[in-house]
This record gives sequence, structure tokens and C-alpha cells, in this order.
Amino acid sequence: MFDIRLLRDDPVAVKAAMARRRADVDIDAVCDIDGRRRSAIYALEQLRARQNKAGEEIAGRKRTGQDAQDVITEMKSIKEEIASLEDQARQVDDDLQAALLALPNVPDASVPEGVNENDNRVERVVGEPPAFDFTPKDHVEIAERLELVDFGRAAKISGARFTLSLGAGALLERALINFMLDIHTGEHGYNETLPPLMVNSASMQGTGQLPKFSEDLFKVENTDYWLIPTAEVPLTNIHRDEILDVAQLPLYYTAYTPCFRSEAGSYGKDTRGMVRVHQFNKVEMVKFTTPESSWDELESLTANAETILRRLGLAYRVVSLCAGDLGFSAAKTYDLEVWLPAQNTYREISSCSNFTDFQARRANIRFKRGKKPEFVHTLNGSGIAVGRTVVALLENYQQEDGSVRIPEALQPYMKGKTVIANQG
RNA sequence: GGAGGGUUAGCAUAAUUGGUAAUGCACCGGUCUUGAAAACCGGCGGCUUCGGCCUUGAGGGUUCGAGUCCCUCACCCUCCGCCA
Repeated sequence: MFDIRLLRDDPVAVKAAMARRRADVDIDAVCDIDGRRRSAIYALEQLRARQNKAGEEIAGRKRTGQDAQDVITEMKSIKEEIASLEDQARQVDDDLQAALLALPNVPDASVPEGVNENDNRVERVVGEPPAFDFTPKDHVEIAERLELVDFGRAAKISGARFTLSLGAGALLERALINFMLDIHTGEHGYNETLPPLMVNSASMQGTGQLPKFSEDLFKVENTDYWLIPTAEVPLTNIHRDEILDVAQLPLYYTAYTPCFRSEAGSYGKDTRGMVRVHQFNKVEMVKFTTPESSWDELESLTANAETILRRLGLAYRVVSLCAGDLGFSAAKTYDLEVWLPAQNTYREISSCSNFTDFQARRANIRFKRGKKPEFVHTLNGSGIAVGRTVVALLENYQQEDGSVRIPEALQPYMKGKTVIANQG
């Protein structure tokens, strides 16, 4: 939720922030609604004060056995006035809420200028892409030849953009999930959770998916349940409408969950394979922090995600999203992009963001250290996308005979296997 | 799915026939003390144009006035049914 005070105090700065994002929003209109709301509420409160005074008068007279009919008659007419003012106030308040919910977060000063992903800034490049003395195959060909994934039958069972992992392919996903969770819980201090995969509308609004982005989500018919597009939603909403003690902060949570995305608007993009699917597995990390520590926490969160890629020996780079490419709720985002030999490029495998107090305002997540409760800062990052990690492993560790080596760190999770070869 | 009971501040508990939310614990500040405890005093939800206004799970309704009466919904507990 956008802080209305920022708007009242410095509308020029807010306009500049929205321009950096290329957000199409009318800040003057929002300021105007805010002004009308405040005067409507003031008028309403004046009337209510009279009504409360009259109520005391009536109660006092009745207690002493006097007649109060004249005051009651007067209050009957005020009642109608109040009702009409209440309607006005409610209308303008709804308008303001809707306007504020539609405003994206303010980008941090360190976020690079730019319009789209071409303007993202490469922060660092880690590891060497592997050199092949043969032409590397893409993950679809590798997976099908090794019978790790059956795309045809997945389409029969469900439809396009679904996967059916089998045998060593299914084991590989399970191994990666356990590998990632063990590192985040054992070494990085995250609390393991297994959250609901369906959440209500209030939770979706709390993290910013609703009301603007419902077309990206799957809704369960005849209910108020939505399938989560990321574990960020249930994890961040763990503390919705709560006041935490400052001593509890920072709080770290991690979870493995399937994620469900409609991928509306991506027709024709990544139609092949398991890079862009309606259901994929992901390990997610979420942090609740004090405002002053959230920027350091973003760096360590990103480092936690990088640890997974390093242990698996995958080459990657870290990019800072430019203002125009930033997600709705984020103040700053680092994407981790893993090297994919068959595409001869880096592809997103993790996204780590600081949402500052934006989600905390929407979800009403506060902490107390003085007299007044303050909003926490929330952060989250993929730690990391499991399906795309499978893609990266298959492509980077493939051998000329079609088999795939298993990185050493993962072997204990793969029943000691060192290589996935054709079982036939 | 059916029946019954419940939801009041961080926690716990009150509120005559409807009359405008009381109290305890915890917590914070102060007095006292070498320090602490105890005791005592004050504070202890949000907003405010500092006049006030709002706050009893959510939203409606009746009423001059609703924690209280009526309706819808959410969640929790007990039992029955169904079920991995």
C-alpha cells in the first residue's frame, strides 16, 4: 500500500518516482480524492459530535424521569443527514483506497534508470560457462531421451505448459528441494514451513497480486481461494494483521511449494520444455526486518540464493532490475540468471526483492519498539526455482553420449548416483 | 453436510429492561531506593483540521442511541455424518 503521507508531503517526488517506473498513474487525481475525503470526514465528525452530545442529554433526562421527546425528534432529522454524509464519505474513501492500491512502490535511489530488461545492470558474473566439444542439446531433448520428463503425457493429463517428471527426473526434483531446504534451514537460519497452496483474497491483496493482477492467477471456482503463484504469498501473510516484538526481528522463513501461474499474455513465449509452465516447484525465502536493516538483508538474501547455484557449480550472473522493469511491489530487485548452454544465454532462476514497507502497509504487519507500532520491511527471494534448476543441470552437465553428470553436492540426495544415464 | 457453544485492547475477564466499553495481569514512564523488588502516581488501540471522531471477529439492519436485538458471512471449540 502506498503511503498517503508521502503524497501529501511531497507529490512532486512521488510523480518523479512514478515516471522512473514508467507507471501510468495520475498523482494529482489521487491528491484531489484525498482532499475531498478529508473534508467529507471532517463534516461527518462534526455531526457525530452533536449526535453523541444529544445521546448523553437523552440518557440523562430519562434517568431523572424527564421527557426527552424534543431532542429525540431533532436527532431523527440529524440521523438522515449523517446517513447521507456517511454515503459520501464511504464513496470517496473507497475511491482513495482503490487509487492507493493501484500505485506501485517507489524505486530505491540505487535502482538503475531504464525502460525494460535491456536496461538492467549486470552487478557481477560468477563462474565460467562450460565449454563443449560437441553441440550441446537443449533440456527437452536430453530429458526426453533419458525419460526424465514426459511432455506429451503431461499435455494429455492436463494441457500445454505442464510437466510429468518420471524416474530419475522426479528424483532429481525431490533431491533439489531437499538440498535447498537443508542449506537454508541448516546454514542460513530460515524456519522451514509447509504453507497452504490456496489462499484467500485478503492474502493476495496483502502481497500485491490483487487487485491489479488477477489475470496472472488461477482462481478456484465458487470459492474465495486462489492458487499461489509463489510461496511469497502465504509466507508473507503469516504475520498479516500482527504486531511483532522488535526482539523477534529479523524473522526468516523458507518453504518448498508448487507455484501456479496462468502465464496469460505469454502465448508463444518459451512454449517448449519446462522453462515457462503453469505449475512448477520453487523453494522460497521470506524475511521480516526492521526498516534500517532491510537493505543489508537484501544483500544477504541474494547471497543465500547464490549459494545454491555455487554449490551446484552453475555459472550465473546477478542483475539489478532497472526502474521500468521492477515488479509492482518491489523497491529494488536482484535477478539471478543462470547460464543455459542451449539458449546460449543467461535465464532468470531467482528474483530477490526488498519491498520496504509496501507489503507491510497492505498486509498491516507491524512491530513495536517504542510507543507507536511501526511497519516492518518485507523481503523475499527464490532459493531457487527448482524446475529451472533441473533445466540448468541437464544442459550444463550433459555429456556427448546423452548422459548427465550429477554435481558432487547433490549426489547424497540422489542415492549416491554420479550420473544419469539411459536406463534402457 | 447437520446440531450446539463461542469471538471484547498483548493476555485474561466484566457490562441491569438497549443509555454510549469496566477491571486485573503484562508492558512503559515517574516517585522512592546504593541497585532491584514492593508500594504509590500516571500511561497503556487508531485517526485528528486538537474541536473531537472512531474501535467489542467482518458487513448490513432496527433505534435518538447497539457489546447487548435481528440478518448474512468468516474463524475457533464440541458432537454427528462423510473422508486421506
